[in-house]
Amino acid sequence: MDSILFGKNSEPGVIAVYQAGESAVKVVKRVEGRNVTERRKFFPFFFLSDPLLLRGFEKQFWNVPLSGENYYRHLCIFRRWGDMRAAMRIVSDNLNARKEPSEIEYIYVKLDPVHQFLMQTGITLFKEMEFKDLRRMQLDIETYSRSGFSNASRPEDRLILISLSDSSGWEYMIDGRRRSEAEMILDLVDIVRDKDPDVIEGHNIYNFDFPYLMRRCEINDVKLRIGREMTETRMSAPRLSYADQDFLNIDVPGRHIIDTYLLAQSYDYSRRELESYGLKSIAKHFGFASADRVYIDGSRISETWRTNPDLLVRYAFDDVRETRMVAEHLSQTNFYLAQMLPYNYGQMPRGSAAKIESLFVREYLRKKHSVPRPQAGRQTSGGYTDVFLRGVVGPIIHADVESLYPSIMITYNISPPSDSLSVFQKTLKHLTKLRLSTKKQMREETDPLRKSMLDAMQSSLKILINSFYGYLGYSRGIFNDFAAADTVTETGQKILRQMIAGITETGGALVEVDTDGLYFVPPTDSRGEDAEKNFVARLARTLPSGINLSLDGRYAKMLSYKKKNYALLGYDGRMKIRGSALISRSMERFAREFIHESTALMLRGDIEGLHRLFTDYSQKILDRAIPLEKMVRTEAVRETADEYLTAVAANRRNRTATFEAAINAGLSPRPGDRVSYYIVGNDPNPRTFMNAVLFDEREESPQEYNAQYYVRKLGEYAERFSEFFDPEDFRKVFSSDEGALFTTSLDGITMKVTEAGGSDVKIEEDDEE
DNA sequence: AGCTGTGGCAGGGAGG
DNA sequence: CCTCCCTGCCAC
Repeated sequence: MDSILFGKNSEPGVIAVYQAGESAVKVVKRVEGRNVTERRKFFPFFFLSDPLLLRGFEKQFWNVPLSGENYYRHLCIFRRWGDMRAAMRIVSDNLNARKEPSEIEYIYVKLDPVHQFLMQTGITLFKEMEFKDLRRMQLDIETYSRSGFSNASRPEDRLILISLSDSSGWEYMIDGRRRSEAEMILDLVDIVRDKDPDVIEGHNIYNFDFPYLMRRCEINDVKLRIGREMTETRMSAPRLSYADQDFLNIDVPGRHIIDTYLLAQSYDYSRRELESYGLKSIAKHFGFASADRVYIDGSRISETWRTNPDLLVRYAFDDVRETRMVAEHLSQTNFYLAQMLPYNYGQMPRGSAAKIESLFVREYLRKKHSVPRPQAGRQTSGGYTDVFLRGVVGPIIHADVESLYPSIMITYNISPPSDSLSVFQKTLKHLTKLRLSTKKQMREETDPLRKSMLDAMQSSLKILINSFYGYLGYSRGIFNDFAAADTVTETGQKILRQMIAGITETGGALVEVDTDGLYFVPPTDSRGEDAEKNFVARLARTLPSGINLSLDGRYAKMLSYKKKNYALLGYDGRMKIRGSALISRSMERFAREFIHESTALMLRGDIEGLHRLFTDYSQKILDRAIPLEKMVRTEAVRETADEYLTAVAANRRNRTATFEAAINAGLSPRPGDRVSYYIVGNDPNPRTFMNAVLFDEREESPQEYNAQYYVRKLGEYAERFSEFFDPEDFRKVFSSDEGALFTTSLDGITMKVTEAGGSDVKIEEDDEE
């Protein structure tokens, strides 16, 4: 089984071909910024599993005479794994059918082999290498502009600093005070060639640094030859789409480009703990920002360059240092994935289905077995979610099943029937075993460097293991199986219901359940840490073997609002808030803070405080005492402005405040862009799309926000809590004292707990801990 | 060009 | 008012 992960035949994305007759192939080339299609002679193929056999031939791949030795040696490297898969299917179908070479189809090659070979070489080098031995270089550019933000196409908006550092601690600044722009770029080329890094890291390097550099190269008529073997950097029009955003595809042959911005996004995808994906914010979050770090607002870079260039130099050094630390922290997982999977390290942040499918296909390739086609259809079931109690309750136990779906697939032997080599189950079991042993090793390891390596490896494996279920329901997966996906979720539902029954029977009170975990109030005779552990252990024993229930957390109080929306108060006084209705990045900051603070007060039963808080916020909004940036709503758009306008014109879509605010301000947002706007005027119920103004922190004298509208919004946010009180009590708590002669009396007001059905209930509580 | 899944909440516009 | 539908964000 090891061969599936680390075997000799695991070289990535490469099929070397034996030529077998002549055919023509379309080659798409980029000429003067446009795609030009050419026809070239090419050859149908068989495969050869080891690309190293082709070393030394790379310069001969093209225009090889069809004679002698070379007749059989041609390399066909695929730009996308999808092409490899298509090739693989054709090859194996033809092998099985014993077709004659002349009948075999051909596929397209999009890049020249030398370039691609260098791209691939890096992977080979990384085999059995440790992260700490990589030569990593960090790059960051600063640019000058007379007006606000710079534009790479304007000749006067030039490069002023290129800061560089590498993993050995070396740092260097190419300073635009002494060099022309062309000289700066040539310096950069020299340094990169001299340092010869395996990896180039930067923050937002795909969308900013590289496109900018490339444009300046064009303007100055120099080449960015920073690839190995003096090759040029390429920026191709086809975009790599990731996390709802489009990216230019940038190739530096022989080196890998790592963008810490993308790493941060994929890190945060499941965790949701980063405030923003800006380098400074991420560095602070991980504790990488040094005490004397220089901060300069993006809009003041040019000004600082004029008035205090040395400060900007310090700032630029700080940027590369932080990039280095962030990359080191977030990139190791991908590095070790690159050793297990047939993907290039630099392009590892991609979908997880593609990752495991590559394992399956590689094994089929190795066994020379043909691969199936995807099944058409849809998965029909998912996880079971329910709320039993609403309000503030406690104490709370959170029990959950460890890796529910992978456990179900292993325990009940669920796999797609189309997988005739049983690779699905074998790989899943193997990875699970490997992860457990890696975790064990990690726990026993004392050397911090090795420990962090083992941690990165086990989290790489976790990513793969968790993808197996999703893959079954993936419409484009070649081994997909919707019935199997349904079996997994339905079995999960059954297990969850079984646990619910177990808890109810023993006198516990369920609050909320979701897919693989339960929040409940333990019975009165099972309170306190040990008793609660025992309670969960007893419950766990009622489950099928292979399904492991564990105590995930204990909490003093829980505020249960709706499905997937709740807050927890730990015994250490820390609070966790979950759910889009209570915490969401699009929500105005004032609203997030209001909900956060009022949730804390409700968890502690502080009714007076709740009333003061509401009164305070109402007054501050009316007085415009809350800064404008806290009234701003921020949403990411998923289409371009043109697509939006077309859809609106065709009545396929309604107008939205987000797009209107951006378009009115002269912007044309692209997918993934976050747009911040606020509402103006004095109508408490305005048509938002007609009253939204783009928020720009650089604006000198922005319009005032619509206080009436935001007071109404405050009321709507408070309304979420109305079910936690009797109606008249709710009105007293969430009313402003303004204009009243006396402060409202809140004596005797308590919060109530309701059953999901509607009736009030009383939970027995105690004051342990 | 490449893309793992379902379930759930809220806000807002359109149209009855 | 209400319902329908779409979008965006989130839990698991």
